[in-house]
Amino acid sequence: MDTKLFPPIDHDHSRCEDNLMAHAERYCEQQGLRFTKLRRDVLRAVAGSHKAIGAYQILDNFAEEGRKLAPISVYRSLDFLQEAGLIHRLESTNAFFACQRNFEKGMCCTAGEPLVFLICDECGTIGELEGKSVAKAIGKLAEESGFAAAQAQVEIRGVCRQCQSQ
Amino acid sequence: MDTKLFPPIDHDHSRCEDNLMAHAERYCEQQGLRFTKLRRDVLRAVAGSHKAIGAYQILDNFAEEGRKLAPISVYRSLDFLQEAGLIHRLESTNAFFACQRNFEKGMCCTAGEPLVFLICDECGTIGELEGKSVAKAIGKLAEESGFAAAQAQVEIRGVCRQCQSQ
DNA sequence: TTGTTATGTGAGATGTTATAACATATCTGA
DNA sequence: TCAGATATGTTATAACATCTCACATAACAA
Repeated sequence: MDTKLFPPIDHDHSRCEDNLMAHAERYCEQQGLRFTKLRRDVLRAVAGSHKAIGAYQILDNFAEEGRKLAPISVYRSLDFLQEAGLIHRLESTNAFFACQRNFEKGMCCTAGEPLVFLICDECGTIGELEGKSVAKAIGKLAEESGFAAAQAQVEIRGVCRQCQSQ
Repeated sequence: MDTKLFPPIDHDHSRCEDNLMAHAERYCEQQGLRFTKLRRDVLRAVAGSHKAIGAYQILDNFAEEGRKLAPISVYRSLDFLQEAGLIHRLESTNAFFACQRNFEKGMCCTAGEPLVFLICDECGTIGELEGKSVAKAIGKLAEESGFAAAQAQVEIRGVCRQCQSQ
């Protein structure tokens, strides 16, 4: 079992955040992407927890620090980060969370990899998995229907192990 | 291959619609659900095609007929219809489409059945399938992570057979 | 350096999707 | 026919997302 999938609630999250930011830094450098201050700050906001955060919540966070931004500014950065594979967007809640797999694997998960997101309805934490078996099943189903599948994002709601034992 | 999954573009859709409405009528009757005029009209709007339609598009349709409704009225009906299993909501586009499987099977697909939606990016048509194999793969993945999966809706984007051959 | 082009950001308005809160109407069954 | 439950109407607002236009900055070639 992957114990890193749902980190303990009381874990030292600053390390997650630092690792993630460092990875983003390296990755953008290496890919020739411009990791500007705004994008950095937006990523930091998203990476602030293992939960998903809404665009307007990010705006509010900035506003509390006295930084007034227009929604579009945040959205542009979110788009950039998503395209770079540094964050993901939950379609079921229109919210964003940081990809935790990148820096662990030293790569980026944009490359059409089938992803499965486990969303804990109790604590809000998002677990992220490669879903090869799921993708295979999806592929088979689509093929049987003559459907040319291009993309699928699987979002599973439920309760994580920790919340179950409470 | 299921040929009913993506009906020909030029099929006689009024029959689909009539069948679907008749089924809804029977089903609500049988379940003791109040199939009011508003709910009927909203369902008819949703059932008007095999594509997904937005709540505000439904509102606009009504407005064109001189019927001014508040958004909440439409949403309430949509909630009712969704709960009854007569329509589904696409999370990836926040739009609604009618369940075509109900009247064919003489039942209703609310009962926790894992569903897979195939969304054609060309023509917008939605195909709906039982996804037992997909659900199984998802279940296994979740179990391995100690995650108690409650619900998953799989939305697959791609191109349907007809649009491929054009 | 300067000019050119591409890219990023700021600001305001607007569009789109969804719900809250409360009042009124309608249905259902004792 | 009255009470309670359910459905609808009305108004306001929350939450999410994009458009447009202006300006700033980076990258790069002349």
